[in-house]
Amino acid sequence: MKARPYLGNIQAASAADVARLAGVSRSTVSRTFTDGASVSADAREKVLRASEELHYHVNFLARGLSKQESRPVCILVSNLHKPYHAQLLDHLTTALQLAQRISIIINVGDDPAAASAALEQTLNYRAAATIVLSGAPPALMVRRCVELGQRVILVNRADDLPDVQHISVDYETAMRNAVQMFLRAGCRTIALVSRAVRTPSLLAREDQFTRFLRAEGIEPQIWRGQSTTYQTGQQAMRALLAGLAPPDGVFCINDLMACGCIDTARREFGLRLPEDLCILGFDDIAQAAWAGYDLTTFAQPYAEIAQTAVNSLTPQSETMSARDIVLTARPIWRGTMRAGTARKT
Amino acid sequence: MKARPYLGNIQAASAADVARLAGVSRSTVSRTFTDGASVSADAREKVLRASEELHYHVNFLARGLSKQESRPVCILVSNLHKPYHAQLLDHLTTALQLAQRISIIINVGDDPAAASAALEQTLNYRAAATIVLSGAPPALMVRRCVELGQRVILVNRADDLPDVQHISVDYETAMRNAVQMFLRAGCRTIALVSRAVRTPSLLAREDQFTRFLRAEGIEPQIWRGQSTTYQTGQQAMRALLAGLAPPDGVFCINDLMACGCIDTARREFGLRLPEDLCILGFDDIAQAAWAGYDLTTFAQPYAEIAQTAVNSLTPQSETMSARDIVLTARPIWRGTMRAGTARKT
DNA sequence: CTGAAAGCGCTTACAG
DNA sequence: CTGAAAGCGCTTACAG
Repeated sequence: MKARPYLGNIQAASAADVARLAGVSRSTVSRTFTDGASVSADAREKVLRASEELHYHVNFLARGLSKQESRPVCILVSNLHKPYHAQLLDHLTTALQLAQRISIIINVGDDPAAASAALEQTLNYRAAATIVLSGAPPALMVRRCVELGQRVILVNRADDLPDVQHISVDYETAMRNAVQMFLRAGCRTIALVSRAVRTPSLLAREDQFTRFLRAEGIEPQIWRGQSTTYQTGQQAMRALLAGLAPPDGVFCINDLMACGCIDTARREFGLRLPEDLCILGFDDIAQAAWAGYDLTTFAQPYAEIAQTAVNSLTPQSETMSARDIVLTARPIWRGTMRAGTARKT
Repeated sequence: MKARPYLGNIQAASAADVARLAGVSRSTVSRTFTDGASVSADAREKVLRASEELHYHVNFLARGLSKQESRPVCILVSNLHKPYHAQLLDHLTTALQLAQRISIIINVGDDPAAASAALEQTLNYRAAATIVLSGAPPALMVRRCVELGQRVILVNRADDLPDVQHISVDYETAMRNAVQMFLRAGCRTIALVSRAVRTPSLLAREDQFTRFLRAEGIEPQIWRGQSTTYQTGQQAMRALLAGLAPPDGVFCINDLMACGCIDTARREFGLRLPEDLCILGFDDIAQAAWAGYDLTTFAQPYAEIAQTAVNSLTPQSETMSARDIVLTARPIWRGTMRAGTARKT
């Protein structure tokens, strides 16, 4: 290993360099690295040898430009530090990786304006598709991108846009199920913990849940916070438990808030779960399985979402009009919900 | 909003299209979108108008090719679902975003071979730099990339490679501090919970901790698991607490394991924290602040790491030889450690 | 200030 | 199977 005199001054070898050294044309070099090649074994051998020597790496940017086909996929994400988002992105990037796709990730935060700008930026990269995991980019901006020819895949956003692939979860079935779980557990005073600013998917959960609950003659107490964090969950529980009608069942719109609810119910109010209070979450983040929470919840189909997104990138699905995919969120029974009489799987 | 007849068939407008419509040369179009332009107000106006009409977006791939300068930054990450990694990536991508950089993220998992392949792939994108957040890519592979002219920034990896920018944490000071915390708390039987496969940064924490502890005449009990997960933390606590010399102080190499330790110590062994047992973690993940854990730990300087990484991307720092940056991890006092007599901040 | 021309690194019909 | 040539979309000296 000899020391290098300069740092970063090395010019990467180009196909032309390789051609020169191998004594062939640049076309032949290019063919050697193209899958459906037609190169003689001899030529290929020479090219490979020269490439090795020069450490040649095909410049994918140039290839993309020339092939008029772009490989990268843009992913718009926000709140990456939160378990649900991180987990989803983890699945998605590994699936993309397996499919030989590169992921350009754009962290848009919660601000709609910034998110719009980021979405627009996407166009500059001529990505194969833009996958939107965040609720932040406004529907109008998404529509604009689509109109400009950008392929868009929306994950867990209930807005219904034309020419967009929607991957979402069947909240109706899940919420019908959720209501039954509370009823079988014997809960009669039920609260819903949600957020004031409602993204489409939160909205869907909330609406479906209250709808099914009302159908059973129960009016839920609805508490809405500023965010969907652990701390907000704690606030919710304090308000609810100190209120006029302390609930015996609480549905949290996401697991993160449910964790806050659990800790507060136990530690600040001395409640036993599920004896005194049943709590149900949504997402099945890693923490839900921790012994300190053992939260009964619904599992986001993380792997299927990722797989579906990757599948809809293939050329064949390009021709058929975007078909919406609805995945199901399965209940995960753990310790914060009394099983009741006729538990349904 | 008129409906579009086709999906995805739209050809994005090129500078040539804009030039045609605006009645100027492609050079002028290009200049209009270049920062140090020299275009007449009149020409610029025409170009802008035409661009608007055609929804022109500069093709950054082509620009990069032409400018011989690449904007994207590659980030090699693994275990994205774990809080530490997610949090770091969150900070990094937002900082990059602010600096007008695009992040190509490659999720490499734990397999060194796959990680090597991914690192090599990086070269195909002629990225401005590759930021390695994962312990997976072997040092040799990193060195190879550097030798091929790729700029590499290593985060929290203690291996010392030439011509590489290292951003790391001062584990020595932190661990000296950690040992003092245990001593002041009155702990005398101290265990260290770590992992069998040791990445450089874990190794550094482990070595420094045991070194300082031995200097105080205490030999730590070392327990090593297969991973650094919550579940492994649980295993550790079971083994340690059921062992011959149950510790009264446990240092966990990361917070995730510490959370598992806490739940098991409390729920399975009925221990009170910090009265019966002191637990110290490292990373300061979000969960450490949750009421159910309230874990005393050391905070990774997430924001500083991100900022430093972004700063070292600027052209001026390109000329000076890579200078290693060492950041400090501050102790975060919470409830799992007895404060003792002379608490030191 | 502006346009014609060459070049960035690659791919792909088109002839041979 | 192979090479010369044109083209992908952009930038940037070079003349004017």
